[in-house]
Amino acid sequence: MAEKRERSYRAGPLRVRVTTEAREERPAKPRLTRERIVEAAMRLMAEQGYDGVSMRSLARALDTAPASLYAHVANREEVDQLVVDRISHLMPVPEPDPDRWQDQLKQMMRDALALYRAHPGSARAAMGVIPLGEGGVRAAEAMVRLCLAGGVTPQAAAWFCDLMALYVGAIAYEEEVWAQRENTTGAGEAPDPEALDRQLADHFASLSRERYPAMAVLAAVMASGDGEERFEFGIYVRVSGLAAAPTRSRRPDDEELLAPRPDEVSRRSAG
Amino acid sequence: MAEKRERSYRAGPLRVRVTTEAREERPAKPRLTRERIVEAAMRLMAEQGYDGVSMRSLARALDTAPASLYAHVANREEVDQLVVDRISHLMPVPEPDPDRWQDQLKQMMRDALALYRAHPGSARAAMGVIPLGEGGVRAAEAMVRLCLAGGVTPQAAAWFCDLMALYVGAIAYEEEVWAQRENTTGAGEAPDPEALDRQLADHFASLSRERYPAMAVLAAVMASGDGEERFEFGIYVRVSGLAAAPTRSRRPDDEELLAPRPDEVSRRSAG
DNA sequence: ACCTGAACACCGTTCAAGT
DNA sequence: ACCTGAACACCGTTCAAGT
Repeated sequence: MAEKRERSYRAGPLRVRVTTEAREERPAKPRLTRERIVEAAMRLMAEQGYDGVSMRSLARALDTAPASLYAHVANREEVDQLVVDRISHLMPVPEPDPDRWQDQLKQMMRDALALYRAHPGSARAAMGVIPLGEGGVRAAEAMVRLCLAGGVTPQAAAWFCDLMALYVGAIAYEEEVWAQRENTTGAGEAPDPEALDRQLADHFASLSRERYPAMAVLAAVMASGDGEERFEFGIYVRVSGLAAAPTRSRRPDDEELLAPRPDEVSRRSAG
Repeated sequence: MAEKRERSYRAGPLRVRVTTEAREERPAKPRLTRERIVEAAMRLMAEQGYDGVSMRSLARALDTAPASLYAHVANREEVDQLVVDRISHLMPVPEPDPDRWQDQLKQMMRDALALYRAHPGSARAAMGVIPLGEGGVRAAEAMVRLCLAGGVTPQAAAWFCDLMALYVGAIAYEEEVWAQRENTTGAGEAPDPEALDRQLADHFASLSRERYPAMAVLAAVMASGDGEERFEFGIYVRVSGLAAAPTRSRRPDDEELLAPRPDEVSRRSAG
């Protein structure tokens, strides 16, 4: 409970010397809203990571009781949902250019990973949440249209969209787990970020060369090459594989149904 | 605390009528070992899913106190690690056949998914655990050798191995989350497993056709096609993409270093 | 050497009661 | 209508004390 000043503050046409101090301890605390809850969740997550967000820490940050949150959100899962939806609004979507559809697909993947990285904890929140918010839908729409522009089957386009979201999410999640493990290492001990790498390298080096000849190669290779190259390889393999997949039939009605051009869209909406 | 019989049981050359009852309430309960802990964890996970396993439930199942477990395992994470290592031993590894390397890679992915499915909860346990146990290493060795047999760059082979593990793990994890959500639905209510599907379909149907023309396609497509086809598409795209990647140079020394044949291996180990 | 009870510092969620 | 205190049923982990 915050301590109250003697002269209570009142809104209205009351002449009050508004000092900075009076501002700080505004007695009428703002009403709880979904908006304020998701804002607090994002702030907490940015400061303390995914595990820093709980119904209780959220209530604390909002200076209320945990039970109060349940008047505005169904449960913990919905908080994650709201956070993910809000972040997904920041996802840039390209104007499809049929000549560059593969490059544009790749760029979307890079943008998605950058978005996860800019919001630490978001990958973990996104895991197990179906992004049905407007941001997610806009991104999915763009990806599918890029695929269709490249002559990809609608079925393949849908699956590819799903598969890419899974990949970027998994990479981002893995990065978060690693980053967290490094930070969790005893503060006074060895906060050395390469400790894990060395441990891994040692393990590979210790393997029997006779039984696992290829593992020596893996060890050497994993020492070189950073996350960026690995990610680029991942999207390269997928986009190449998609491009190699059987293309869809190009019957006119498919054309209209599956990849309407802007004029067709406006015609349809007008009719 | 279990109730004790009057005549206390003693090991040694004491004549005791060993009835089935006496067997049942053996007073000397078996010593705690890592082995017994991982067995109990797997049993609990099979019966109640991943969330059914906790240090406390594990202790309960082993008829001991939570603190006792810490004499044998470092923490909760190590329990997951041990479970994953044990399961990975069941992963079948093929004898590489250079003519069928792509098919063999695909089959390994199918086997891995089948293994996750056979052990519900294992995908979640594997998430955030680097499978350095013998089973994991054996599988990785086999995958890398398949890639090398196909003329793939060592770098690409290593990355591909990683990428595939990520994919199968993510798919299996997603399946677990879905399965769990279905089971969690109020028992008395609608345990209907298609409820989520319908909800999703409704959502897609509700989207503005003008703004998201491609989403209608996605909705139609997602209604058809089961998880198996989707998974097959995923491995098809990846293996095709890998096959399309630049192949490694075939200088003799590379040949020996990177893909030693059995006779070379034994020669090296002897020297 | 191994195990235990009790405690510490947390969770998500519910519900009767307050204003 | 909105918020709260208190409770319920859990977590992982530590540590002094017991045998």
